[in-house]
Amino acid sequence: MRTKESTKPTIKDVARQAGVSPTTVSYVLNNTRFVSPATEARIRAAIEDLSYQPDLIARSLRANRTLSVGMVVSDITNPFYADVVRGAEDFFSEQHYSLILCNTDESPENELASLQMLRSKKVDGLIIVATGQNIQQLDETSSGGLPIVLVDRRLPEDRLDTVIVDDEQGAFAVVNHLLEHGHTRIGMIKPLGGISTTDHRCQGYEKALRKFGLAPDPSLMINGYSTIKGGTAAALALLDLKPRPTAIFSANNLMSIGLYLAIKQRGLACPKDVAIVGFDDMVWFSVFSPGLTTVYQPSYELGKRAAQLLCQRICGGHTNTAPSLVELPSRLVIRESCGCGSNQANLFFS
Amino acid sequence: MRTKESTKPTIKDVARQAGVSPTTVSYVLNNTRFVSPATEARIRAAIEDLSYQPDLIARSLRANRTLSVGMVVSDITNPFYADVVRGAEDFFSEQHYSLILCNTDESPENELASLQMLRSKKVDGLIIVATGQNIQQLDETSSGGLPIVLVDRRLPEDRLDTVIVDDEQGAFAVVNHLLEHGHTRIGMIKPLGGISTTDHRCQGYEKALRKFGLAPDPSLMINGYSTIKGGTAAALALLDLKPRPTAIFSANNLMSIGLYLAIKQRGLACPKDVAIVGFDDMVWFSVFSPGLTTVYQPSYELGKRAAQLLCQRICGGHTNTAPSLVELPSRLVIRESCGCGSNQANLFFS
DNA sequence: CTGAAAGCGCTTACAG
DNA sequence: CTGAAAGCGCTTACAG
Repeated sequence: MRTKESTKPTIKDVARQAGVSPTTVSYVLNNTRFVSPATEARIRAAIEDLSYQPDLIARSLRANRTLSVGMVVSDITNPFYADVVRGAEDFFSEQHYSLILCNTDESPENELASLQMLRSKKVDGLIIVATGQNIQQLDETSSGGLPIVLVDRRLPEDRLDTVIVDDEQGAFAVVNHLLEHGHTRIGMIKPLGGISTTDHRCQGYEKALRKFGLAPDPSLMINGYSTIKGGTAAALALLDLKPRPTAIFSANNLMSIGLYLAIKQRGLACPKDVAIVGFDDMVWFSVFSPGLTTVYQPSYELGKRAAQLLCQRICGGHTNTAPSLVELPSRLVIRESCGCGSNQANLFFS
Repeated sequence: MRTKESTKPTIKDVARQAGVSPTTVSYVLNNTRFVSPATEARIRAAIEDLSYQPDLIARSLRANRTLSVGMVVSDITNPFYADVVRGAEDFFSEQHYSLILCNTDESPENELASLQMLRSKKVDGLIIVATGQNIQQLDETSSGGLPIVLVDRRLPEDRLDTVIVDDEQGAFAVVNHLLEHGHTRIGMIKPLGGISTTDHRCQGYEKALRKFGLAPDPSLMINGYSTIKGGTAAALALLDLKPRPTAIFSANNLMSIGLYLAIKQRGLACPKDVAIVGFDDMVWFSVFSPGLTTVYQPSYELGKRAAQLLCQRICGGHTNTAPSLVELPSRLVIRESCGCGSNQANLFFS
């Protein structure tokens, strides 16, 4: 039974209808000082009656917080980042924060533009998969009072809160597994651009090789775009080497798919002609033929933890605490692409 | 060389430093009336010098638009929706709009909460994959002046702008293809809850059957959650029928993955024991074994078109135009799971 | 060619 | 137990 249909009711309308001041309405809205039960009841009735919804923009301007956070990833289309975003979103929606999503496509310019936009929109905090090319701006933003949490990738000196996965350990485990199968000529395909995840996975790869007395061979480590196509291109380069590597480690989820396509394209058999392992797991990797042996990373958890950390910075007293570095454990997932159980690997489908 | 480090500069600070009024600063900021080159230069210098960034919250309150839009999907973790979101985001970021992302998990309560939040945050528009359970609220919101574009799913009577895919035609084509292989006992697994996509895909399935003189058999149509697990459960029910269907149509991308897992679990061979086809394509479906024959939908384009439509409603004169219904074409993608080329289907991997 | 002033819808010291 | 008033940082008629 609303009185004025034309325009959205404001706090004044509620106040008038309840016969009180906007001040008091505000206090019951925010539950921020005692109001007599009788007036509170009248106010709530008026709110209900007018279907009043507070204007969060006005509130933000006045209260200097927006209940919005920025979420900057390279590409939401990459299932890994979709999981990370979902983990963050689930946490924040519980806290009544909303998420502004930005994709950078790994472009520092896009990243900077997103950063500026988010600052202008006065988000209360920011979670970012950093390209690594705007470190100074990130630092300035953070010391300017906007909490930032890095997720998935570290930045030099760890001056910001960071949530990552134990990339080196994960890569070590999966390459070690390949080595235990007896491989000695193991190629690696990996994203270009010095991001921490790639660096650490390389270190894990090299560490595993050295454990087996092998020297890392630069000609066996091929860079490419971290896309399916990039993976195919890098993999083809590796597959066309003479002699061909007997195994390949793909350090990126989309590149792993490209690796499968490259093997198919060259008419090779996996794991017979070339064994492969990946990094990052996706449910459907088990449906691939052969199933991909890979490193599971807790992607959803990554986003959730980042969100928790950010929330502490925003709300909590963690204002002057030193930045935390949270490292989540990865886990080796053994399927058939490495050569395990390869005799029955393809019995299911004929 | 900024003068005050402590607090963010406002338009007043810029005005003072340039020796003009805030009014004039605002006009050059928005490029909205002529300002003499000399003063404009002084103002721009001041902006630069102070690294002034306008407060978009204040601007929103005053100008009554936020340059934000809401994007409500069931689950960003589903690659189909990730594509849709990306299509929308790409378009909007060009227009300097930002996207607030919400996941509903198909829950009407979550959807309603998102809707209210987005209204309170005064988004300029809204793209939504509707659950179908909040039709009235959506209508009211729209007639209350907030433009809404439905994507992926229609609502009865098409009272809102809608961008969809030709689900019926797509399903018809893929089931028709199965029928041409000679199958007469074709099961279907599909999401529960009367959403338009599922309804139309069922119609396409039934239409194809009837074209071949077959009567749709309700016991061959199994509902499930539109998840991988849901797909597995529904598929197992179908595979355990006696006699077993010789082919299965999965009407949902995640359920298709579940279908593969169910076939594997029962130790059956595809397409020999049971042929399968899906709806919605993902690049990695080609890496599955056998590759999934399915219906490609232009998911990215879906999001992009929805964004365009919304933008027209927001900015353009399309205020009182009748709602448009955009139907994008799907496309049959033939791989091996239907039985095509099955003799060489698994030569690649051994 | 430019400015003074009102006001967007809230919150929050201050006061009683 | 409640209110009057200032003010968050902008934009935009109105005026000259």
